[in-house]
Amino acid sequence: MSHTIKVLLAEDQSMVREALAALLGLEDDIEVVAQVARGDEVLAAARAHGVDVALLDIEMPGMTGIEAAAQVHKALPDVKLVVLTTFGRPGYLRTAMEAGADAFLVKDAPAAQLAEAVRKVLAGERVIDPTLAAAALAEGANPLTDREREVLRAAEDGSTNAELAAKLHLSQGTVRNYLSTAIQKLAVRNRAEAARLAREKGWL
Amino acid sequence: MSHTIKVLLAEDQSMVREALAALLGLEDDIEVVAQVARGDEVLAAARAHGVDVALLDIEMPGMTGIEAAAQVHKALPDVKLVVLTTFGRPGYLRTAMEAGADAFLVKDAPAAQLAEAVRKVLAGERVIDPTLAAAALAEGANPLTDREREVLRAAEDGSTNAELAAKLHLSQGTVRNYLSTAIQKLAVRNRAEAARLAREKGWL
DNA sequence: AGTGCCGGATGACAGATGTCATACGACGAA
DNA sequence: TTCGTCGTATGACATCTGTCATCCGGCACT
Repeated sequence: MSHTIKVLLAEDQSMVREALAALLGLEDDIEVVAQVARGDEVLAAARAHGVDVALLDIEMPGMTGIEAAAQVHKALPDVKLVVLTTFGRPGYLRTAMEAGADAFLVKDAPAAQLAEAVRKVLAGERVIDPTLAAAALAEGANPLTDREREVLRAAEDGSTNAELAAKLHLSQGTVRNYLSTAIQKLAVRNRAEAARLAREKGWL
Repeated sequence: MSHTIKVLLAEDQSMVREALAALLGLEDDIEVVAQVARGDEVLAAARAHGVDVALLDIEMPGMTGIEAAAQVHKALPDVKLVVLTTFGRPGYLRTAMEAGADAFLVKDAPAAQLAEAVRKVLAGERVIDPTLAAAALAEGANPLTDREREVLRAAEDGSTNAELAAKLHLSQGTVRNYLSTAIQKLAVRNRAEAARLAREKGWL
């Protein structure tokens, strides 16, 4: 090994973040040179520390790990990207790969896979759970249009049609139409089920 | 120190669990002697390994960390209990304390607090984030009756009144009444908002 | 014995939600 | 150029949801 691998760790829960750092710290060839708790701090930190690999949680304040991955991929194309998440939503996998991620790990995989993934992506390999990859392919693409997604996302918290219309600068009827088509496309019976299902599939 | 502190770690996401184990492993006086990924395995493991402290995540399959804490507290009253969770829901804090927990930590607290909490509970202290404690007291008790809670919980996924009625062996009208009173008690405008709010406060 | 709350139920009503047909302009593919 | 799709909108209609008044039996507290 010519030099240690410099890793950036992005995860909002400090206990988990520092625990992962401790875990990676046990590896001789890996060094965690930077830690951030927000998605919108990833790019600057990656640049400042000249990291080799960025390890990104998806759920973060400021910006999701996937958005951060896209930023880094564009600005620093040599930095390898590992996306780490709680949920194996196939939809997440798809968008993460489109954002330029080199690896996609779920947090309930064994911890040993983490260091292994770091080494593999640096060697130019891609690391994806085969089960998840199959699920992502089987599931097919997001059937919702941009607007349908937007409206459904806004409706998740229980807002009424009137509120949604105001928030999105649409007429109430249009809001109802979008929700109605979304409900039909997802083959469910109301907006709450539609939101649940779409969220679960990573389509929101 | 007469002997090392024997710790049981219960957390379903293996990567996080093993990372926390690595973190605690860095402490000279602490030894992680058992790890489980399910709430319903906690008691047996605690008994088998004669642990001093059990570190329990709340969200786990099989049984929540709080339910597991209650079990252990009853069966092995000398075992100290640390409840660890993603969300600082004051409602969780309340029920955790009622279940006999000695410490309540949120995962976005600094990692150093974890080892510190383990030592403190063993010394007979209780460890609670003061901000959370204040919030729990300010918030007051759960205003919902048992049935209202049950119906609201069942309604979360978008089930219709008819489905809820069938599932809970009630009439449709009764379901509507419970949801209606819950909505009023929580001062919101529909079941979705009610579910969101109650969930957030740890009242479900 | 009376008061009040909880679980359970009914019926009536207003308002919100979901469906459907229909329309128009913009745009991209054939 | 024509066809299909998307975004946007309206109106009519059926159904679902939320509110309210009212009722009953059980139970706890005074």
